Amino acid sequence: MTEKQESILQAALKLFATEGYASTSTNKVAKVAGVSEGLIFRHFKNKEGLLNAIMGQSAAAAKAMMADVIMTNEPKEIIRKTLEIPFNIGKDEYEMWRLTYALKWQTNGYDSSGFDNVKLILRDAFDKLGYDDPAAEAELIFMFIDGAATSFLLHEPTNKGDILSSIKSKYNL
Amino acid sequence: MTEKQESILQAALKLFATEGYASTSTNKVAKVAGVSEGLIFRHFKNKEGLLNAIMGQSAAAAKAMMADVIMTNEPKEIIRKTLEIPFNIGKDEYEMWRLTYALKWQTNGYDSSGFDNVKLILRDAFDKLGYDDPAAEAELIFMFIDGAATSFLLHEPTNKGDILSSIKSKYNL
DNA sequence: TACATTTGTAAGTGATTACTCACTATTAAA
DNA sequence: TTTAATAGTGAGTAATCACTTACAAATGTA
Repeated sequence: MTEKQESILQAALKLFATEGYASTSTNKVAKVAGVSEGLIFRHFKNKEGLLNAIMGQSAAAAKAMMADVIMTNEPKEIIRKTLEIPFNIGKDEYEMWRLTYALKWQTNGYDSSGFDNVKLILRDAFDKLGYDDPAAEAELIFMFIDGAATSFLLHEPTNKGDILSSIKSKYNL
Repeated sequence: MTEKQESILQAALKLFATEGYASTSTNKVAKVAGVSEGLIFRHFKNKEGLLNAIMGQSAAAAKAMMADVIMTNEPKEIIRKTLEIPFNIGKDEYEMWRLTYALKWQTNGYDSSGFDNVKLILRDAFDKLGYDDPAAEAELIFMFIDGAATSFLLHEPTNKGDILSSIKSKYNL
C-alpha cells in the first residue's frame, strides 16, 4: 500500500461519509488526496472499486468488534457485551460507521449479514436464561444497538453512561 | 395541484427513496412521471425544490403521528403510544420514511427536531412514574423506535407482534 | 548496467448532469 | 370573444461526470 494509495482511501472515506458516495466526484477525491485523478483508477479500477476497498476495511473492523462477543460463553456476558458494542465505537471510527450506515439505505446497500452470527448467539443466550421469547429479545437488542449507534453517530448525546446503565438494568446486568 | 404535478412528486418519491436523491436525475424523474423534464423546474424551481416539496409532506405525516402522543396525559399511555409509533407505519408510507431515514446521513440532512417535544413529554412521564433517570429512559425509548423503524423499513421482520410484546413488558405495559 | 514492472501524471474522451429558453396548449376571468 | 395567466413541451446549454490513454518517473531485479 503506497502513501498515495492511503491518502486516496483516507480522502475518499472522509468525503463519502460527509457528502455521500454519489455526490462525491472522483475529481474531488483526487484533489483532497493530492494526487492525479487517473491514479484512483490505476489503483482501484473504478469508483465502485474505491468504495469496495473502504468497505472492506469497515467489514474487518465490524468483524473484530463481534469476535469478542462470539467467544463468550456466559449468557449474561454475551448480552452485556452486545449491548456495549455501540458504546465502544471510537471517535476515529466515526467516519467509517457513518458511511456504513448511510449506505444501508442505498438499493445496493452493503450487507449486515455479519451480524447474523451474533443474533444467533444472543437468541441462545436468552433461551438459556429462560426468557419467554428469545428470538424477539434478540431482535430487540439489535434494534437498540442500531438505534444507539445512530444516535451516537448523528447527535453524540452527553449522557451515554446513564443510557448504558438504564439499558443494563433492564436485563439485570 | 395538477395531475402532472402529483405524478412528478410520486415518481420523485419512489426514485429518491429507492435509488437515492443524488443518484436520481431529473431526466429520469420526468420519464417515470411521464412529463417533460422542463415541467419539473416550472413547478418546483430546481431539484432541491422538488425534494423540499416531498419532505414537506413527510414532515406533515410525522407531525400527525406525534399529535396523538402529545395529547395524552396518563404517563403509561404516553410511553405505550410512543413505543407503538414504528409499528403503526403503514406500508404506503414506507417510501417516504425510507427517504427520510436515508437523508438523515447526508450533511444537509433534514432535522428531526419535531421529535424534541415528544422527548420532553416522555421524560416527564418517566419522572412521574418514579424512574431513576428519566432523561436516559427517554433517550432509550427513542433509540428503540429509531432502531425498530430502521429494522421494519429495511428487513420487515416477521415477529413484529412479539417484539412489541417484549418491549412493552419491560415497562410493565 | 540493462531491462521490466509498477507508480504516477496531464490531457483528453463521450455521456450525463441540472437547468434554460422559446414556444404552444389550456384554462379562466373580463 | 378577447385577454391574461398558467400549464406544458422539446430542443437546447455549459458544466461536470466517470473513465481512458499516451507517456514519464520511479523502482525493482538480473
